Amino acid sequence: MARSSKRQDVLAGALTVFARDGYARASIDVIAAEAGVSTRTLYNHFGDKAGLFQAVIQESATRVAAAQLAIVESHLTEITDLESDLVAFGIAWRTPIPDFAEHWALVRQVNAEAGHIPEDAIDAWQEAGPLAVQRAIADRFAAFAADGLLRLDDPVRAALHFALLISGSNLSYRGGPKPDLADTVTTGVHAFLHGYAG
Amino acid sequence: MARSSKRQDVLAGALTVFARDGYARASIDVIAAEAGVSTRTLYNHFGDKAGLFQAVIQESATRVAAAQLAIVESHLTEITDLESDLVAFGIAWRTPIPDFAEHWALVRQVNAEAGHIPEDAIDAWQEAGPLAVQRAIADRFAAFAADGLLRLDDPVRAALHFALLISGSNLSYRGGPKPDLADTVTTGVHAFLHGYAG
DNA sequence: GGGTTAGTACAACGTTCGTTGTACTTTGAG
DNA sequence: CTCAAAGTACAACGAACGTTGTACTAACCC
Repeated sequence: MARSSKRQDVLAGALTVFARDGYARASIDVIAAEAGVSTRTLYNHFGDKAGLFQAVIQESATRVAAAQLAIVESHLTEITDLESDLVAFGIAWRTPIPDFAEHWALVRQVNAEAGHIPEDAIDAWQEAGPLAVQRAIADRFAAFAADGLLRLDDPVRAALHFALLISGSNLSYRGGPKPDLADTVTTGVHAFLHGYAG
Repeated sequence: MARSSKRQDVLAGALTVFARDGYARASIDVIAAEAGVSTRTLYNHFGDKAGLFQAVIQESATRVAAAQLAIVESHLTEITDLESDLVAFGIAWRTPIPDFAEHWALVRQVNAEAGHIPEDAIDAWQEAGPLAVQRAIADRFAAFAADGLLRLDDPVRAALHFALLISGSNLSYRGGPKPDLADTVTTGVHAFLHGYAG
């Protein structure tokens, strides 16, 4: 087994366990077992549980952000019909890459645990993840506005509104029948472009 | 000290501690101290930690939902100018009633912990809280649509979109400089009504 | 091939926590 | 006032957990 891969193994196992159980519930022994690693190497790499957690959220955020930036790049550069292109973008955006499900569960853990995470770590995490993606979308929207495709004052806020509208949000991470993705995105994009005024 | 108030004391203390620390971190002894109650009476009332948690989220959800339903009632019945009335509603909606800050922190805990809470409890919580409020807003929106004030196919989805747009959402529960509430609501309502199409 | 480096297995520690039992005290209704 | 119901103080338990030290083994570089 290659030595340098152990670190990645630990990060992957810790992501799984932290995302599922949260910081407090997650036990070092379970993480080590999930990663196929002894607890001692885990401590040798990351110092303690808090250090491991911060490394995990940072790594997961940058990895997912990179994937999302690629989707922005590939879907929001050449525009033929804005509405259908936004729908295609939204669907690509929200299509659940299976490995990323754990990331979103981890995001919920971070949201809940924010008061127990050092501020530096939260800031770095936001910068590497959500804020970077939000800025990328905002840049594209600003370009669309310059071309007269959109009418907006604050591109960052517009990007936030777009992300919210296609998120569908509520409690869908529970089992149950998941709402139709295409429906959620199509109606979200429609609301984003045209609003509900009568 | 009135006997029947002990139960409410426990619920209030448990809300504070669960909201701040999360289920796993929260300890029974700390909750009992916060409530000014012995651990034994806590167990006598709620059985065990899980039972207490479910009672707390249910009570908090119904209490906040009642307050929100009152705001819907008082702001969305008589409409003079839809946009300004929606702004006023959004501001009243989002104005942080101080006691309710703990509730929203608890919501984040529930979102993170959903996999470790029995499905019945989650369902009951959703029904007593978010879904009831969402339906109330949807009913008002449907009435507005009947009057030609709004143009929509699915009132429930429109209510969700409205709630998302005025939520401002991102990580504002952290300290730092909180974004201007009036700004967030005004722009959110504008996007909700008119969209961003150029 | 030898030696440094990284990884493992394992025991041990101190602490924290949920939970229960028990004997005692307070409270409130009749 | 009386007495049953509710609350308290306190000790005790078993289990789980984070963390460290240590002696041993496997992997890699020259």
